[in-house]
Amino acid sequence: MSDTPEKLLVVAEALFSERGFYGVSIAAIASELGITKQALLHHFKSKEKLYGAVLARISSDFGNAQQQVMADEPAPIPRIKAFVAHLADPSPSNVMRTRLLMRELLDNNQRAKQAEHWYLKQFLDQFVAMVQVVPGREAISATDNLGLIYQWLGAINYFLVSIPTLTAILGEESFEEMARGQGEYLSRLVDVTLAQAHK
Amino acid sequence: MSDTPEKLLVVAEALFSERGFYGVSIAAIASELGITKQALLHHFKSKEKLYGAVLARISSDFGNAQQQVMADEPAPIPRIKAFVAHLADPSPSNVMRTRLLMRELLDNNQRAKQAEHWYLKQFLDQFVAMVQVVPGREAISATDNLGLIYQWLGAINYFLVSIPTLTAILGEESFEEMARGQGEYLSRLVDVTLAQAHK
DNA sequence: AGGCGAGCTTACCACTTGGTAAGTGATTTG
DNA sequence: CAAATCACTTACCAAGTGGTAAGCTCGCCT
Repeated sequence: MSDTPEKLLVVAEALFSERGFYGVSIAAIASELGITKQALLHHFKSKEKLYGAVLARISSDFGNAQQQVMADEPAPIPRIKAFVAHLADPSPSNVMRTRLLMRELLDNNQRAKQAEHWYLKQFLDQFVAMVQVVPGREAISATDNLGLIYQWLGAINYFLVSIPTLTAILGEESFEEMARGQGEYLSRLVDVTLAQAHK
Repeated sequence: MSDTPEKLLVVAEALFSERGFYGVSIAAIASELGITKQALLHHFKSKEKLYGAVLARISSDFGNAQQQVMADEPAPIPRIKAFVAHLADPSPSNVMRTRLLMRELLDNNQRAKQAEHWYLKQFLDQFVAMVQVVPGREAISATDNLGLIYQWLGAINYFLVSIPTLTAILGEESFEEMARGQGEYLSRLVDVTLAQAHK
């Protein structure tokens, strides 16, 4: 047995995240590990398959994190806040994934992508379920709750993806200041939007 | 004189928005207009130059819209709300541009991009200025105000970019319902975040 | 009339792309 | 011990990439 496929997934994730699907060649991914392009094609039959495997891995990790939070935090609102904090974690690895998923969102726009088995459908469904059990929100439609979630996801993901740009604009110190503020903002955003919607 | 360059910009904007810089060949752009790749290269000396021209056009349009709103709406808060509404316009052309700018944000992450003459720096600066004249906000740091703006931009841009995906998930009618709600949410988000921050 | 530049075209180029075919050496399996 | 399987390699390929060079045709200006 070999751990090459796993290594390939790690490298591919980083490169796809950085330059996008079309911006990276399979040769570039393989050479990062010092192997040939054909070795890569041995493990993943095509570039698309490799990309799919990367997405599947992310999707599965997401599912695990979601279950974790469900188990650790029984109360609806703290649970949501914990999950939001997890999603908003500005660690390099999370930023990288967010970037990749944002690219996926952009690319997957009119392609034939049957919504049923789309990688992140499950994630969204479960997120909606988490919101729907908040006291006072049971009666609110799934669509409405999804709208709320989209506001959070927008604020979170857009910020994470903008980190390099913001650092360039603001400089290191000012950016750190803004990042600290962003965490508070986010927490308040959740409170406020949940509160205002069921009053 | 010919209007080919203008047409090229229009077509290039649409294609870059759809598939990204690396996802579109200059030949594909040219053939959309029924001309050869070399005709394109006659007007724009390289693919990068063409892409730059597309960004410059968008940036200039943004500047105009911003000035328009400054002139039309003298009161700080209505002005901001008008501008936010403009940015959040879900018309196909605005969605397309948002998509392109989101890609630009993703691609331009660690490239040498001196923040000074970055295409959207001016846009952000002016936006911050619009917020800073709100009564009770004069004393708040530019960095903090930028954080606020980023929340709005996140909610707006992420939603616009997700429209095709959401339509696929929800179906046409449910999506329309969510889109209506999203406009209200956004307006309230501006109110609430402005209010909570200066209390 | 002649020159000139704008707005193209065809021809070509070196290079990269994703992918196939066929093999090689080591390890596992019947 | 032979056969198969795994994890690769070298060799190759057709198609496409961005870009250069050179030429052609037209309207415009002197």
